Amino acid sequence: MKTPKISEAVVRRLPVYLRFLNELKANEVLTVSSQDLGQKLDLNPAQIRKDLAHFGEFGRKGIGYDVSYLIEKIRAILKLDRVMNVALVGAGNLGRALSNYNAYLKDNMKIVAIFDNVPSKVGETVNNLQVQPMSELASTVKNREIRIGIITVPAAEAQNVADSFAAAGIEAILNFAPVILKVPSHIRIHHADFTTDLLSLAYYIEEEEEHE
Amino acid sequence: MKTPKISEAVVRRLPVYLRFLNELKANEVLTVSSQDLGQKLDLNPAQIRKDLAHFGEFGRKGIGYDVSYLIEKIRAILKLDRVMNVALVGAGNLGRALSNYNAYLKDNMKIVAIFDNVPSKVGETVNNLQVQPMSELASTVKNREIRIGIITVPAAEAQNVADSFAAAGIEAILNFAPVILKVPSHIRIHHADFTTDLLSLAYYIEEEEEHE
DNA sequence: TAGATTGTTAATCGATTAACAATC
DNA sequence: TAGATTGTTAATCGATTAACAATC
Repeated sequence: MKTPKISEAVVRRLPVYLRFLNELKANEVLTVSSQDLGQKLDLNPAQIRKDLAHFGEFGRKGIGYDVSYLIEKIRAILKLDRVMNVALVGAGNLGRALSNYNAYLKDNMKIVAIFDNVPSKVGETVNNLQVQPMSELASTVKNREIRIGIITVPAAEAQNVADSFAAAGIEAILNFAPVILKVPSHIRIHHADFTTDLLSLAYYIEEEEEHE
Repeated sequence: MKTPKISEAVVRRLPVYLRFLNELKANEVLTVSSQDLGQKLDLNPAQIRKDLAHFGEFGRKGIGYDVSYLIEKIRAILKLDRVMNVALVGAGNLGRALSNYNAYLKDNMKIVAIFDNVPSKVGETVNNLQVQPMSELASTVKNREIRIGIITVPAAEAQNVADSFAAAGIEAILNFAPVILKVPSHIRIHHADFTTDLLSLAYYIEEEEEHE
């Protein structure tokens, strides 16, 4: 309906705005300008105004943005104003780290099931959830109305998990395994690949002898 | 010397190429075309050729790229052909997950020290390393010639850690805490913020009633 | 009113893609 | 030679930034 065609870059900045706005609210700041936001987030103020203007007129000329109001708006845009159940596959270190991250809770993203196909891990308790075998994935996804899946298994198994998610009717996937996964085009997939971030970091380190 | 000015987007794709090339090599594939690469990695072949051409002529017309040769070249570009010591601060779940990730080892990125300022964690062993108190950061960074720092502490403490890294002479930082950190301009910082990825995911999920 | 700041249009900048001569 | 594929130039596309009228 009101989806003109928003670029991915814009959508990815919204959570960043949201996070900082929440911080402002916690500090009882009532109003914020694109200037302020830009300074704190290292972004151009015009860009911030433009990003927000894609979705409506949220600010007031001469004044700025009402913090609480803007939070509400961004949450609605990102569909964080409703509960969104999440399944996680891979109860290793990273999986545990994520499930303990209760930060999502206040944004209504909730990990409600954890799966692993390593027998020794099945039945273990992670963050109050019993690790389930992969054989229960499809039924659990359906019963618990899970719409988002997180993959934290080793690279070699990631495609299989993605396939299982797809078969179970998952609508969006966040993949932490260092592989590019193929999924049906109706499924949204984001690659959260920090090995890429880390490996690209060294490029920017100065040589001993050289100056750039 | 041979630094014309490469865009960040290009540098971030290099580790992706590298990873897949390593996979090809493991499967004893000798040669690969930009066509093949593009298909596997969901990228435009012209883009891949252009990315690589920034750094030299690595391919052969009519044939493609020699897998082993290209691996060597990319590793050299990313400075992964030498050992790069890494310090990690924050021995929580995520910190542990990262230090167990031995994937870096073959790329010569090595976590050689782990720090935390929570007393109960100091002295614990994580992946064969004893967790050290923050008070030892500066001296350890110097003695062990650590050049890269990873931050896996809660958001509220991340800026402090970044400041300590800066004071200790760290040259690049990978930050997992969900905050934008301010560091001196000579320090390279990457934000590996998966909460952003996760929160932006819901945006793309279809409404029940709507079609896009 | 004077100062501040939005929403938006226009200008700029940069990145991606297409196309093709060169050549293996 | 014919087919394949690079390296690179030119064309396109899209995103960022500047500028400013509108207005609180």
